[in-house]
Amino acid sequence: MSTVFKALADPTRRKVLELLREKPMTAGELAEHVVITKATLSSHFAVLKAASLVSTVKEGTTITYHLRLSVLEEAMLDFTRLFGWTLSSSETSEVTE
Amino acid sequence: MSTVFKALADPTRRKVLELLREKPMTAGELAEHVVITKATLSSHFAVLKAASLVSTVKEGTTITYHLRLSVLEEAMLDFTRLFGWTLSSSETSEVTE
DNA sequence: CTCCTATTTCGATGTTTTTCTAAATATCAA
DNA sequence: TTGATATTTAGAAAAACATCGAAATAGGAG
Repeated sequence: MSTVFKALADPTRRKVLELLREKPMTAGELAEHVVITKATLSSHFAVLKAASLVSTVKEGTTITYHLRLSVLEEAMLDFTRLFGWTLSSSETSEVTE
Repeated sequence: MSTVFKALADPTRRKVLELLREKPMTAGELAEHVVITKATLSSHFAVLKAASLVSTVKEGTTITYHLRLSVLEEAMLDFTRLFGWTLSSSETSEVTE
């Protein structure tokens, strides 16, 4: 849980997660949306990966990042429960993966 | 939002918030529940205060910490909304403050 | 094989965080 | 005022983080 919150503590990383919410994207595509070097972004990816918030798929020369929505949701669920809150997904339909 | 998540990234700080959820407590009382020095705990308080997650009330020689539930809830609300989730409070009754 | 593109790793540097002990501050009681 | 208690601040050292430019790795094209 600490690793998830630590990952969420950085604006760039939150932005990456938001972008990935729309669709999986390559490191290069993601880089076009932020104002830091690719090297720096790459280390942010490592933090997100350490928190299991994203997964990667290598396709030839590119690496595509996928959001692990369930991991994020689980962490939020666990935490919000501690405070007597209820978290519900509006769009629960893709169990296809 | 970053300050809130940063505050939540530490287990000791999350524990403090959970304890305060039950009732306001003094620094000394909180210290009885964790295994670090009071000085260290005090700096954790500073982080929580910087995130506006707690407020303090001085009563003579003691300082009582109060959870600012609304601030925490607001941050969670803002964040979870980004992912299409809905957060609802089961116990919403204290608007007294 | 050589070159180009995509991405990560390396090495350096500066900042922030965590934690401790010791000292300072403030309040209350005698 | 002196002493005891509650809490924070100061100062220091170690670890973690953020960031960059440059170099390394790996695939595909020619």
